[in-house]
Amino acid sequence: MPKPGPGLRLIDVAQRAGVSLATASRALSGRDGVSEEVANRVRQVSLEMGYVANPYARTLAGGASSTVGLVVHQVDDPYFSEIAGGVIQLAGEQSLLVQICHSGRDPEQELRQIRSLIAQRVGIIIVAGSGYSDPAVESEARAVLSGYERNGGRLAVIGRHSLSADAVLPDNEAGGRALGEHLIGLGHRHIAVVAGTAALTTVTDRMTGVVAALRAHGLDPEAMPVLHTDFIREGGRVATEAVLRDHPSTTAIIALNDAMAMGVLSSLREHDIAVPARMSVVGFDDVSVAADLAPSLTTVRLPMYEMGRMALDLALKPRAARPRRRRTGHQLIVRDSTGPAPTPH
Amino acid sequence: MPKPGPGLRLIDVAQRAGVSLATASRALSGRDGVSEEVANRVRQVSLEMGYVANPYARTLAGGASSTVGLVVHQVDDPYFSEIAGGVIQLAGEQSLLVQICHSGRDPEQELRQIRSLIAQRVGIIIVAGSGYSDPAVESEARAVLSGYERNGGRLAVIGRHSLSADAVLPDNEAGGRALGEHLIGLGHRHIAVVAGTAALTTVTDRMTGVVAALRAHGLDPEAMPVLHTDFIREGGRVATEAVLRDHPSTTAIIALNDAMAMGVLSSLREHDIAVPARMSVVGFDDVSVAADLAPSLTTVRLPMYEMGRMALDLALKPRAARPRRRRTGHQLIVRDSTGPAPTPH
DNA sequence: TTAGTCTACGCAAGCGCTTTCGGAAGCGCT
DNA sequence: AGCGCTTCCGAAAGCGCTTGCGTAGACTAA
Repeated sequence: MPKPGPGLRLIDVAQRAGVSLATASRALSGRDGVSEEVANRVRQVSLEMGYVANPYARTLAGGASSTVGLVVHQVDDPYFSEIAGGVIQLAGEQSLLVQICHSGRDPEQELRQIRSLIAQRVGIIIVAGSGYSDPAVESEARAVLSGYERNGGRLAVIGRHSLSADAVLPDNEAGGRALGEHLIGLGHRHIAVVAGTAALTTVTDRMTGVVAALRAHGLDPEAMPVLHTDFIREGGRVATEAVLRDHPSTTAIIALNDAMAMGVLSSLREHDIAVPARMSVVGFDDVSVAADLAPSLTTVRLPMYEMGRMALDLALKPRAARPRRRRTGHQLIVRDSTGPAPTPH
Repeated sequence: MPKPGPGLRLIDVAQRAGVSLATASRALSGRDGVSEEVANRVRQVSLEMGYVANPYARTLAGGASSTVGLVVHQVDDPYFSEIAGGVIQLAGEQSLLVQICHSGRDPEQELRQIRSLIAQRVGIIIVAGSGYSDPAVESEARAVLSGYERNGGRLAVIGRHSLSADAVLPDNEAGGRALGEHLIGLGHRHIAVVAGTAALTTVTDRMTGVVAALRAHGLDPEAMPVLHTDFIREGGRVATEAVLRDHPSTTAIIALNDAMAMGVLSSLREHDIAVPARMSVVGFDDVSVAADLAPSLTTVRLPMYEMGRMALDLALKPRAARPRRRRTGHQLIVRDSTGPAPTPH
């Protein structure tokens, strides 16, 4: 393992500016107790010499850790990469560094990563990804994180209301309802839901919305096929096979995220089932490629990039007494993957 | 800025194990000079107490910095998110942390980010993204990075041969040639290239391949329209407009990455130009959605995820005397966006 | 036994910074 | 002048760790 290179030390700057180490430190960190004149001189010299404080020393000496830890399921999933993009962008503007790690959709690994970030003494932690309804792991995570906050750590979560922390929450339920309404409005009566992992709160919330839409229109949610597979593209493919096999009367498929919707489309294409002529398909998230799919995907747009920024912004602001929740808007984007229900001839 | 929470110290572990601080340190870091028995006891106690060394103290005291800095254009670009995924995954396996930052396709900002990573004393830096042929910035970057290496920092670059560092290099030229051959084989004689930013070595390399293919078949590269726009989706749209306007005889468009190809497809769709019946389109990279586009995209596959892993792996291995270069394979993936050239009736 | 190795461990000196504390000026007031 | 007060700055004590050095003890060799 390489060592970090040597570098200019504060004492070098101090000597060059003709002041003591302590004064230089105060001048650069903006503490008062230094005359304007001296402070300016020190800042000037430091700039000229290209001095940058050693963050290890600074943090060790009780200073601030300026790195933010970001936990995502997987950064090469467009949903998370857009969130990460937002976080990194805002962090860059604030001269913060972002440490990113994968939870790999595994609650235990997520907990492990969080623990590791805490051990690394990062000052801010952002957890993205829905909560797991695994009570044991979830309550352990809650304990670890609240301990972290008690010690002065800052925390924000994205899309997870199961933690009592500052949170950015997309309105999954309303989004699910909008999708349901849209399809029902097009005359669909046999709707299947490709739901993904049952244990994710994101999934259950979106489901709740879909169910509410059915109820509101006098349809029986109990009769609706709900397929629980992986919350990724492949899960959509597997679920589609099941739908075609076991529920042939289905005329519309709701995938609870775009990744699965892509799997659904790909599977339908293989079966030569025309979308939307014979089958309507909707997704959720509106990842950036949704508009370029074949056919372009009707979906609910979530402002992922903005959500990333909001989460970091929330964590940066002084903490409030009670956890703050910022709800994001959502927007039904109708494209070419949905159409009127085919009339049974 | 929050402070990192307090934590278990090594001295706590040492006392509990009945040894000195120094012995505990040696035991945990696997140094010899400690009896097997004592070492095991210390490790045992440390594990029980859940001790994790304070990385700031460790690094400050001359230990290893276990974080790797990753510079990408933008993490919410699929090409880079897949590379990042590979780096993060391997880093996770090795218990390394990844600090990620955006260069935003701007050489100056990239240099700034690299400087910042160096100032942060990260032990490993991975720079992804093609080089800029801006001689001033590039040579400054070279200087900064070689200084970093001289001080013991580890460096690996992805897709950039302009730096004399360990590098993972996709064979852009051969890939470009494969695309050219493919289209020529289909009978296309009027091929336009949507090239993206002219200053990127990635672009010039891929161009070189395309030109070579034309030459090999007796076609005149000089006659081929080459559009230089931004290396992103929008650039593809802009360039397509220009092609349609200024080069109406064009029957095939080579976009030098998939992002631009998506822009091309979207623009053609708006103009109701059938792909591939009236126009063939190819991309480069094979980002994961390429197969789901409308129509699915013929492209050259680069193993981005693997490239990320390789780069970190390279940086982790002891440095060789001369910079090592690992070439990655490439593979032409023929899909539905290419077909025979339309016969002028 | 005595001298000469080793081995296994503890002491203590830093790494570069922040921060507490105390001292030296400079000020206005009596 | 003398007093207290404020303002500005330097000395020095850590933060938690690694590591060079010294030493006690166990061993071998004469």
